[in-house]
Amino acid sequence: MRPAQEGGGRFSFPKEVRLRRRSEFLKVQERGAKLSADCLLVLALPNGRADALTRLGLTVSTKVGNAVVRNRLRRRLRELFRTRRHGLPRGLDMVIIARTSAAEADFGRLSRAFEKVAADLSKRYPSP
RNA sequence: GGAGCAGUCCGGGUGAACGCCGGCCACUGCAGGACGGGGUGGCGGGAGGAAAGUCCGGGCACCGGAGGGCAGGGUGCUGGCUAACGGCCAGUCGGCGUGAGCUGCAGGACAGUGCCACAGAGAACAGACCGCCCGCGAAAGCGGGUAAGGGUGAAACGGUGCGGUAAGAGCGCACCGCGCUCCUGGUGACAGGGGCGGCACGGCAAACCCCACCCGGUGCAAGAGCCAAUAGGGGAGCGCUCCUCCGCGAGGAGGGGCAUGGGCGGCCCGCCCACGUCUCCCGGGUACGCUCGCUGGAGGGUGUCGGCAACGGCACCCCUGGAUGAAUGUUCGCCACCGGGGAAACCCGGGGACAAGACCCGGCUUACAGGGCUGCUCCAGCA
Repeated sequence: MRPAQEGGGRFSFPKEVRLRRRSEFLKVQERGAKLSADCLLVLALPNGRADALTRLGLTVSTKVGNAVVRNRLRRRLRELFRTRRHGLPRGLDMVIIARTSAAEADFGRLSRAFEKVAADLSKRYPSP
């Protein structure tokens, strides 16, 4: 049995790269480094995992909009993470919190915000 | 053709690249009695008409278990449909519209209690302010009659007409209304007709209340399994009863005394358990874990039969969401479609309108860009 190629194919998005427990979210939110860009607020914390996977959690509260707006936002943010996760520092847990202004943002604006966060993260956690 | 009424349906399609969720099949190979878990590939699926609000009704699950009642809650014209409903269908009555049609918190006010402000002379076995008429008086005015007219009010003790009268008045008569009664039709709400009564019995029940019918509580974070018994440890259970009045009683009003306790929907009747029991919590004892519940169902379609219809019976066919920090997407094209410009070819812009399951159904209510179909009404025109 060969080991899973770390977290699936290059652009895949399997379950092991998502935060799925409340305790994981709380840990990042309490102790993580805080970065912001436009309508996004990002918290990041090295997770110390042996496989050095970088994982993602999303928080979009009801203040941002109704269920349709929130779903769309979550999917777009997840898509950005999916296509760019191999350019991010390794072994990080990150939680993206959407601000209210994210409701009106189109995909281009979200991309620019995400790129800025990715650049900041690379500076803060340079790859060895 | 114009204006309108009702019903019903849709609410994007398609291509490529990269992804997500669960299902089936094949190969591989971990483990190996089986179930099972991993990898690769293939096939075919993957939010709504309101999925929403969470306003009703059920299924299902647990709360120890039956009955009668009290309290509490709900519904409220009639008949039917349904698993059930506060829903639906068909009617009745009232209101609106020329009409197709629309609309209604539509039981009871001689069971009882209560309320009817302000204005007004007078407001519930009412009432004389102005006016009208008669009498007295020189006049001002005083006494009497009068509810037809004016004024107030949400409401003034029937309406119209004729007769009658000093002026008036159901005072008399006709019709209408109202009440009682009888007949006919209807399952019924009710309708039609005859007779009698001179008219008495104002409104509010979304005031208490009365009547009829219905209702236990909590919700899939229900609940079950992996997880199993026995013994032992610590903590908790908070009221009971008597007297007076109405009542079988619960209950309501007032007063007094004392500490067996608990369970059965809040209480009573009734029933049951018990001196170290009963129930619950903590804890030994690890879990916001995994599996099940979890999706084939009061399911959908077609035909046929019964029924005005809602709906029901029968036959055949179809079924491929089940997540859980929560899948059905992102990007780039093309086309429907919409707006603007143009004679046209075409060009520019938009192309998510409202809104996404969270145990599952039946309804109601609310939101909604744009569009299709069917039937009907009124008006105009042609023949």
